[in-house]
Amino acid sequence: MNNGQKDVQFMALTLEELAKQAGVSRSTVSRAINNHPNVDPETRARVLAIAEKLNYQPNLAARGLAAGRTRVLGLVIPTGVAALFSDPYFPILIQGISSACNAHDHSVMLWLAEPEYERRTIHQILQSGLIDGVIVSSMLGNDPLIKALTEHKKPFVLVGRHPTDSRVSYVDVDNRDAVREAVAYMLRLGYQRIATITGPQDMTVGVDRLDGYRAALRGRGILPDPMLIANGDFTEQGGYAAMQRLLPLEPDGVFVASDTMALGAMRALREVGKRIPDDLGLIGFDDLPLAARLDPPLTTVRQPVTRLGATAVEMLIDLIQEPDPRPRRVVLPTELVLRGSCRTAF
Amino acid sequence: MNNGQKDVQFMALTLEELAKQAGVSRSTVSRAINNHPNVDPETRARVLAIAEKLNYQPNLAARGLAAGRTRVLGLVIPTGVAALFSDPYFPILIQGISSACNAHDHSVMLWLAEPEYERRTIHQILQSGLIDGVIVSSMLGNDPLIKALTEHKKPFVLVGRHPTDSRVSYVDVDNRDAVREAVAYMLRLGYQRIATITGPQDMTVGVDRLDGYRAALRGRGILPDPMLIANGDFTEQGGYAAMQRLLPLEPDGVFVASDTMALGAMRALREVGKRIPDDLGLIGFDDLPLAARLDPPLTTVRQPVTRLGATAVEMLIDLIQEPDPRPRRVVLPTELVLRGSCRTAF
DNA sequence: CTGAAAGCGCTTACAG
DNA sequence: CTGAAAGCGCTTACAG
Repeated sequence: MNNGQKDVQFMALTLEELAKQAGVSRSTVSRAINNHPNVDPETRARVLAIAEKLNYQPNLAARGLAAGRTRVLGLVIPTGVAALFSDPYFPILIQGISSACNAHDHSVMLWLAEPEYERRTIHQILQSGLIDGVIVSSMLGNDPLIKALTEHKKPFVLVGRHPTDSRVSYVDVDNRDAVREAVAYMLRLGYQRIATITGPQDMTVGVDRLDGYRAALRGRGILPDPMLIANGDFTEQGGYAAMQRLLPLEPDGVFVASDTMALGAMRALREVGKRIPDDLGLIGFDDLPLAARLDPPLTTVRQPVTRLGATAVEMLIDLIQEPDPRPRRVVLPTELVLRGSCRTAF
Repeated sequence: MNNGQKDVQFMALTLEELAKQAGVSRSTVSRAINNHPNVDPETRARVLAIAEKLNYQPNLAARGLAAGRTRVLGLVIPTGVAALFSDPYFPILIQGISSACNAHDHSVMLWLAEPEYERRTIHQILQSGLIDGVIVSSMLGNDPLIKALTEHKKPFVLVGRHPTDSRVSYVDVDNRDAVREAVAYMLRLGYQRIATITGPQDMTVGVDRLDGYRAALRGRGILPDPMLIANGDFTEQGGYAAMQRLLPLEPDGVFVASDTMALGAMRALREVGKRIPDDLGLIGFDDLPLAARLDPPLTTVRQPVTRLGATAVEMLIDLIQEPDPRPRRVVLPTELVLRGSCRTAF
């Protein structure tokens, strides 16, 4: 029996208790709190005031059980993505998602999933009764998770479009077009022999950016040379290694599919004494905070990572609320940020 | 009425159903699944077999409500930590925690918390009924969260020791001693004028590493020169700026309190044409994957980040199970990794 | 607009 | 060792 004032303040306050204090039934309190229309405005105001005063927090487990809704969103990131630990893209995305969740009074549950999700893991995610929907980042090709999600009828949205299934909702940027423009810009500048360091080709985003590169060349009547396409994996090392492979082929410019890989490419160039942009022009993708601080500052395609995350959250919450959800697709704009890694005069 | 085989497979299977299939009561199934001692081994085996076959997943919301235990752990990282977006330390830690949670059949809920948690947020974390305990990373001085956690009697463990309260459980490395050894090593090598770039001094880890630096100097009878102490914030930019401030003072060596800051310091040195280790010796802290790839490879203090995360999870699960938990403190070993950023002959 | 009651899927004394 | 029953804290038809 510890009823000291101090403790009472932090006691788990139930709806029951709150109802008693407000002199109404549990039902009414529940409706007031959940913004149900059929509540007398005065009653609602009184209930909310008391709830505020007593610092009432609904028990989400109970809510989840009763209503089938917890206001918790799952976030799945496959650890198979090598860049998870080295590319600031992920922390920024996670931060965008987390912050949007807070703003919408939701929480986020994190799944750093093994590349081949075991059956058990998927079911855990979906049947735990703990999450209302899920955001999936960094799709690897044909992910079994997507199939399971669909079969379970769990609302979900992808960050990055799905390669084949047009019924899945996603938020993305137009990677292909953004890259096409970036490479077209290099061509206009006068670069003649432009190579590329790609993202992983088992990721949609990797394929799309490579497509954009090819499209730009073709747009100028240039046949893309397979030799000038070096595969990377979105890591700094990957960019470094790819640049080393490219060096003997003497490109005069390189489009690198991520800033983090561009960092590696610059390291490789520095080692052999090549100067940017004099000996070789470089364009990256992302516009991470570090891009502006590189030497020279990196010309790059800016994508709104935080907004991608926030948009995913908002779409997902919509999907959860919408009784008959149809797939939604949102494409956010990119911007080519001109800095010092491309030579403007030839 | 959709009872096609396919769908049934993914139907949310309840205890009730499972009990029926196994020909026992709900109680028995529950006990079997939760490893309760008083169950006939044969019965248990049968129940588990059926559960496995039907791919039964307990509804965690229901479990949380009934038992007060959800097997969900909260992970709180203050976004006030500037380095969150640039230091791979965090992704690695998160990965360690997530992976250990999976191994122990737990989930992790992520809170990227604003530096001054609003009262409401704290209560949300604690009264949601959704998490059994919390892991707090990167303590900033005297965090109100800790007080709330204690008052709510929620089990929690810190990654990084608490500066003052000896009753809180934590897992940490001995930062002070690790740094003392690193700097002592530089002194033994013959370095005469060793500066340091510190972590934020409102974080315990920042203070501890600076203490270690001072202790090493004093151990050699050298009075630490305040001018040679440049404050950093665990970001690359911070390290860069701090190095620039240090340059005019002409140190011959610098202990940098994180690899990420060392990266920035190296950038500053490169810009002014200083060579490592010939003009200046450098030691970092963390041994991030990139440390070995720097030019020159960075001599640094290795800390087991993944293990820190895993240990935190295990400690927390213990604390949750233990009825009368006493504070636990675990200190993991570090290792000075000798590479090329210190000159060995003078 | 409001309340009494059933129910969400579990766990856990309690009785046997 | 097992089962019937109460209960965790909510929501939501249903009746008024």
